Amino acid sequence: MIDYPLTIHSWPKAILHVDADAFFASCEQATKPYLRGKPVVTGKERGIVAAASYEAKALGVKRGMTIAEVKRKYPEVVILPSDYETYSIFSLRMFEILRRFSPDVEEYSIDEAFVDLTGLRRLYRCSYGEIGGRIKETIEKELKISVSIGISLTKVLSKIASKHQKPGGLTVIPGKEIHLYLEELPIEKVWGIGSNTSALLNKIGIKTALQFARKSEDFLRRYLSKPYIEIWHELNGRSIFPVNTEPKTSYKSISKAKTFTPPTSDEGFILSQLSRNLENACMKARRYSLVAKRLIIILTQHNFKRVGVEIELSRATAFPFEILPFAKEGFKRIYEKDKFYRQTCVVLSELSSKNELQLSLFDDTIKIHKMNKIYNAIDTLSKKYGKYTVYHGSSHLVRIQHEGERGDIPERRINLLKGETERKRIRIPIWNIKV
DNA sequence: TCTGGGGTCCTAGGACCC
DNA sequence: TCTGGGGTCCTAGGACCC
Repeated sequence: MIDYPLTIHSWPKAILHVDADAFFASCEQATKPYLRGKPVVTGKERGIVAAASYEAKALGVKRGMTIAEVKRKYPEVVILPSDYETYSIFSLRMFEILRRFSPDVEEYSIDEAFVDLTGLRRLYRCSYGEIGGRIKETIEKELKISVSIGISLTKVLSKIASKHQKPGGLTVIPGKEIHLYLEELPIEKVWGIGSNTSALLNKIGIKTALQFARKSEDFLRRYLSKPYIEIWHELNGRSIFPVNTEPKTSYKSISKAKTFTPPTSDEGFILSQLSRNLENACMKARRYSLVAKRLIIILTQHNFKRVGVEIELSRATAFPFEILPFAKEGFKRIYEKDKFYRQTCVVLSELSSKNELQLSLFDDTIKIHKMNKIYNAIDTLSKKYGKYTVYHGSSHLVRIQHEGERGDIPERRINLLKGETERKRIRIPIWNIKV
């Protein structure tokens, strides 16, 4: 049997999880008071509901529903485009409030955070639950959004606690009561256990989180790998996952994808979409002072079959100008004329910090310095005047098409493609182009 | 829930070396 | 030439998250 090394924190911890309720919609209601109490939905720009306020949920609106359907069934719903800039500000302010209570805050996602409260009872002269209550009040008062809070011994348990009552809940799960919360909880609701693992566990008779937690470690190791053993410990109140305080400063990979409807076979258009993805990915890389040594291009066909190509770049870079020839070469290898495509995706990987970048003897240093200057200027202009003030000629078709688009897709075209759609998942063949 | 966009971690198996 | 043991690195694929 394999022995996985695990770090179990020896003292009992108090971990708090905050989860903002219907975050995007709540931010809209907070900034636009006339929307309070009304059904609100965001995601207009994509045509799919990204977030629905509780008033909208009460009507029957669900995440992922098409905007057209919402309009038809619930004409009273207010539909807004997602405004990530504003949501990010709310997010930062929420994290700032949390840091007033504890220095150990993990910014888990735009609307979620973990806070390590261990040891703070003495400082605040109250229970962990009461600290949670104060945090909740502060956020709701200052930001005018509601949050749900869970507190327990581990991250996995605190997630279960915050989900237990939504919206506006505050749930504390002490060690002695863990079983009460796991008893009725389907195993697939546990953080880190997805549909595949749930299906496997169901086959061996494990349906609830409690059944899982009560199994012996040896038994579980016969079926599952390390991450699940860690979850098992966490469900039993033994903290394995630390609250990670480090702010996100770097990436392992950066990807940009774009889906277009209806699918098209227009080579020029697809290539310019790709070019735009590349520009966006590079812009993000430059923002983090990163350079990529590897480029992956993936095209998704109308039937969701994906075809990809992986390319080693001759030099680590974040300049589209340098990468574009490789991208075009890769594209040529995977693009088939008679096929329809619905998405292009660009991934930059093997990222390293630009500052550590060594120029090789053969690199044209003057040219590189020039490019540096040009892209610095582009980044400045984008910041000042908007994202696509300056862009590569190769992305130009996107712009034209974009302006030509007027929302509705011709119905005939959709029907034409519907019949051909198959839901098979196919492996992505990857070839290497070594340069 | 039928597929939007952006990430991370883990594992098995092959290649290669001593 | 075959066989054995052990280590490291890399890659593709799987699974999961918001």
